[in-house]
Amino acid sequence: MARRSDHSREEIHEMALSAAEKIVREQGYGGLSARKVAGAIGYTVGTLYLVFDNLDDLILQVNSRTLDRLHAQMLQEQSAHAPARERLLQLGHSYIRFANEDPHRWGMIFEHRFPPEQETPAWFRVKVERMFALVEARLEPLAGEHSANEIAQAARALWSGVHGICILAITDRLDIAGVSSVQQLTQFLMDNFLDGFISGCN
Amino acid sequence: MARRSDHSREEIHEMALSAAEKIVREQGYGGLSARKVAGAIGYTVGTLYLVFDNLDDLILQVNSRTLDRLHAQMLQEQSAHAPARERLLQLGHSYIRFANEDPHRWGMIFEHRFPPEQETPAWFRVKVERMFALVEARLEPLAGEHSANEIAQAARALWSGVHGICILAITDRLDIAGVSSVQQLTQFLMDNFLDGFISGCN
DNA sequence: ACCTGAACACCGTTCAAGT
DNA sequence: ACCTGAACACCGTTCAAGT
Repeated sequence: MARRSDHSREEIHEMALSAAEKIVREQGYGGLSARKVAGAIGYTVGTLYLVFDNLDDLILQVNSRTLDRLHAQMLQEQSAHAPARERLLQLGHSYIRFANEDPHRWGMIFEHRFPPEQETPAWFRVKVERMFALVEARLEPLAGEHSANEIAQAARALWSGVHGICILAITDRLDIAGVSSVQQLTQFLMDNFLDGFISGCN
Repeated sequence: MARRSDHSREEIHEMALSAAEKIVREQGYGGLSARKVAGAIGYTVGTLYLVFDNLDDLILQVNSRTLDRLHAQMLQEQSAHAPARERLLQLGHSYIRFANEDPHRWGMIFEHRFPPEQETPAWFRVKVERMFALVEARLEPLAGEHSANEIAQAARALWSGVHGICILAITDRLDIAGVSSVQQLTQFLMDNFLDGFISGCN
């Protein structure tokens, strides 16, 4: 058998990514397999390897789209005329809401390990950087005398904190229940950190 | 074939856990398999299932031992007569050092997902709680007027932050290099958070 | 009683062979 | 040129059969 040409290469590519996203949403990272993706789009496993290098490549491209959606949502949910401090909090809340709406897809960004021989692709780093940049931009008007380097550090420290709360809550390692408690804890972290960072307490 | 009785059940149990720890240290969570563990201790796969419920059970027991070692190390590296704030920083540094010395074994604690039908075992929660308790104890003498509930929140927020930095650094998502930068970022987070939390800036 | 080895239902990846 | 299907080397888990 062979030669169907029902779909172009680009169509198969897109169908596979969508199917993979659905599987991850429903069954998590561990539930994803090349055979399942192929089955879901009505092709054989071999076909996937005409369109992707391998399963890692497919996962990377799913993660890329997830990072794009996350970034877009964080941007969109910013109320333009709110004070900088409130907008910073909104970023945290957006991040947590996103993670909570699709925990598996969000989680795969961080669960997936790049094969040790090859390092993290540059474009992937850029997409992560882009998120820190969002935080830095909101931090800047609040930072007073702090240097650009200190602002960059603050963005990384603060965002690692938000991420840490998020991942521990979602994997059920924190002893708190419900999304609102997570939002509350995030606000608590950000409030205290910002109080320390902004005013010259130190 | 069969009937060797070279080792008692307990010995096989211990040998399997040790072998698993070695495999995880060298090849990571993804490199662990029942067949590899069995091969490493000179038994067949089937034998493992006389001693463990399944691979999840084995992983859980490895993680349990890792949590014990982590807790012991954090306790041990506390200098008893240092001021509370310094001891709090030491906890963070211990945590990061531990993660950095054996990233795969530390990482498996958080990468492993419990099967969705059964919830997190109670004894596992206890071991995680125990770590937060360590942080709370150091936080208490610094907390002034804060309520016990606020101290508990602060411990969770702060430790999530340390954990977040740790996991992003180890999986190469932060754009910083080397352990000392990670320690520096942790100190930066803790300093600012504590300044905000302790003094009545807010 | 203790352990094996083969079986079952799954993997990722490759590639000769079909249309 | 496009896609298949079978193959290879792996999985976790079970269990009849051997000593």
